[in-house]
Amino acid sequence: MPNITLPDGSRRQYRQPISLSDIAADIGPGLAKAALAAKVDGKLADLSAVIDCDAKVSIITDKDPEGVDVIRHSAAHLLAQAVKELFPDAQVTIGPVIEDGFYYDFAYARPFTPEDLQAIEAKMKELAARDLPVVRTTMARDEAVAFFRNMGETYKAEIIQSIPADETLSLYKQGDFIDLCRGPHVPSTGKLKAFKLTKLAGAYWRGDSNNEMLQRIYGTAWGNEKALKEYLHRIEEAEKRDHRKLAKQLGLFHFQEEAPGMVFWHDHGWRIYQEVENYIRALLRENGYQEIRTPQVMDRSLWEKSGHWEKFHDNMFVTESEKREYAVKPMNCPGHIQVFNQGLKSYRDLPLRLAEFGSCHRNEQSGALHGLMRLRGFVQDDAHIFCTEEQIQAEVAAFIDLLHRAYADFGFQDIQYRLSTRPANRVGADEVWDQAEHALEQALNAKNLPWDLQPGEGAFYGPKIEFSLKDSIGRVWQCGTIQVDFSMPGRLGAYYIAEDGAKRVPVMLHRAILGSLERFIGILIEEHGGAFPLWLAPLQAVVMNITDNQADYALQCATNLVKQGLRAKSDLRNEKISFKIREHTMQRVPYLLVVGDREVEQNTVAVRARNGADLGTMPLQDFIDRCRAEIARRGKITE
RNA sequence: GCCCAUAUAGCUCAGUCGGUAGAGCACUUCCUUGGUAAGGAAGAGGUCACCGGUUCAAAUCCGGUUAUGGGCUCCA
Repeated sequence: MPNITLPDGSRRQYRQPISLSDIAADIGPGLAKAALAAKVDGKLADLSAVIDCDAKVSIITDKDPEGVDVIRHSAAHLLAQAVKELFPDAQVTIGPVIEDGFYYDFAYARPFTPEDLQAIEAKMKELAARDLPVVRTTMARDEAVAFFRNMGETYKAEIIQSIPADETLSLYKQGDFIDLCRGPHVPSTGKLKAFKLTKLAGAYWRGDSNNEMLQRIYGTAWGNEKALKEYLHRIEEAEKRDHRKLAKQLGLFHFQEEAPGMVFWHDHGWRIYQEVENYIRALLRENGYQEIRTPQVMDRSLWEKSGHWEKFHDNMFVTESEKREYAVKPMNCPGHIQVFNQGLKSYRDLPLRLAEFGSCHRNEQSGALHGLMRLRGFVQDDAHIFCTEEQIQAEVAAFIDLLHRAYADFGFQDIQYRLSTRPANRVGADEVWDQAEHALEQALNAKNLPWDLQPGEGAFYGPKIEFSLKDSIGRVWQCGTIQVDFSMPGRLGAYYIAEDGAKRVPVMLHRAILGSLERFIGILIEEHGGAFPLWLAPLQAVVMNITDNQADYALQCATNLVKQGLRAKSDLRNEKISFKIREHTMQRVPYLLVVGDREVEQNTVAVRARNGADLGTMPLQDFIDRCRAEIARRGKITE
């Protein structure tokens, strides 16, 4: 006699076991129609599930995030069903829900074409319109293995084989299509109303590059047509903020075939770069760092000692001269240890913080290159902190504070925190790893930060915290990092004299606030859509005359602005003022100063912001003061 | 590196069935001196990414290479 508690606290009693769909119908016909699945004591279940004991039940619709996920999961099944109908020889593998959508991986003799994609989507729509019931059944594991093997679904059989033998598996059937799945699913395909296949891609079977490549089809699905349209529009708008597109429009930098993965910075891009670099330089100087500079190319022996040669030499640019082999530095740590090793260090010198805007080159796989986000030549705002074990905690904490301050000044709020722990292929004893991982975990918890664990994703010499930001379409990129390293200082002969007179090996913390300056700037461009806050804007103000009469005055104003430290220029072209305003507005110049006869007479400028706001007429000096105050505020401009 | 797609004027893009290329913007010159998002006219501009093949003839068809885009793998 189940006693059901609903989310509003109300209770309903039933004389006999009852299905969740009947409970929904009992609450109301509208809910019954909208119901997709249900939550029973916090666990998701199909509507067909029967409740025979007391439980807390909430009916899930497309208004709930879980409901949309159920839709996406069922859409993945619908995709697989459509593919099997159109291409019976294709084999199904896995099809999970991802952010905003789903994908499904297939094995098939030939690649799917964009035309296939259209046909598959059309077939999905047809199957959805038929409103096929989605029916759950169960099977013992071995029975399921045989079942799928008989159908010729060898990949599915392999997946099931790796599930423990005593487990009972659930299968979902819609029409002739049947798939292994934990569920839950929508009760029938008619519930799937708003979906679209978005792209084709290759993906390795089980995520292993030694395996064959499968064909992945990505799609997006939503509760209703409106939500789908909004999503597609959002993506379209976000793509306009792509840093590669904006770089072309704003003349920031370019790439060319002769230097894949390396940047040709133009004047305006380089001004942003320098502003970012100088910001970090000042921040580090204020916080007890020494800035150094180490060689670009160093002997192979150093990279062998550090362990990089063995692990990464395929990805290093190597060169030979007079029978000696060198590597262009892929990172800065070995160089920094050489600086540490000069002169005898005392425990009194620790923590010693050595920073470098380190220009690194890594021969990344051609397919990994991605605008400014993944390059072969890039610069890290790198630093290594040599310290004692006792100092780790405080240094990590201070670093996180520093990073937060910097990210806030650049206008970032949404930071993702990850703790990456020991990988299979590593150096150093397990006790040392325990200690290092523990130190980082404690630092995150002490700051109350929400973090995800990434087991096995640490560097070969130590665990790390990663600080990641999202680009305009939601891809996550690692920017800042701090890594605890108990190994490399010893390998490269670093030591200090401890209080008791003994030689001891220091701990080394590898850390970067921005990560790669290029990547950070890429994200910065997308975050601001090219409309940089005043302190970062490559050109802060343009003075423009209305007619030739005011040319001298306009030029004078621009010269004055530059003299007082602003990035400004004049636009004296024989064009209408509306034309000049349009051009500089599209270039996202923060302030446009218009001067006509009136302004000349009053010795003022008419100020217009790039969002179109009229800020009035004022003496030039007032405008300069206003800019200085705004630059001092930094952060994100709200316009 | 792997799978798929793409590469035409400075930029954004057309180019049908194979017959040696076209628009808009930008650029140059001239006219216009106009008060807050495009004033007008004329002109110039391309070895159709690169290499090879098929063909009387290739931007177009085929093969290869390079780069770029979307994924996968990798990321010290």
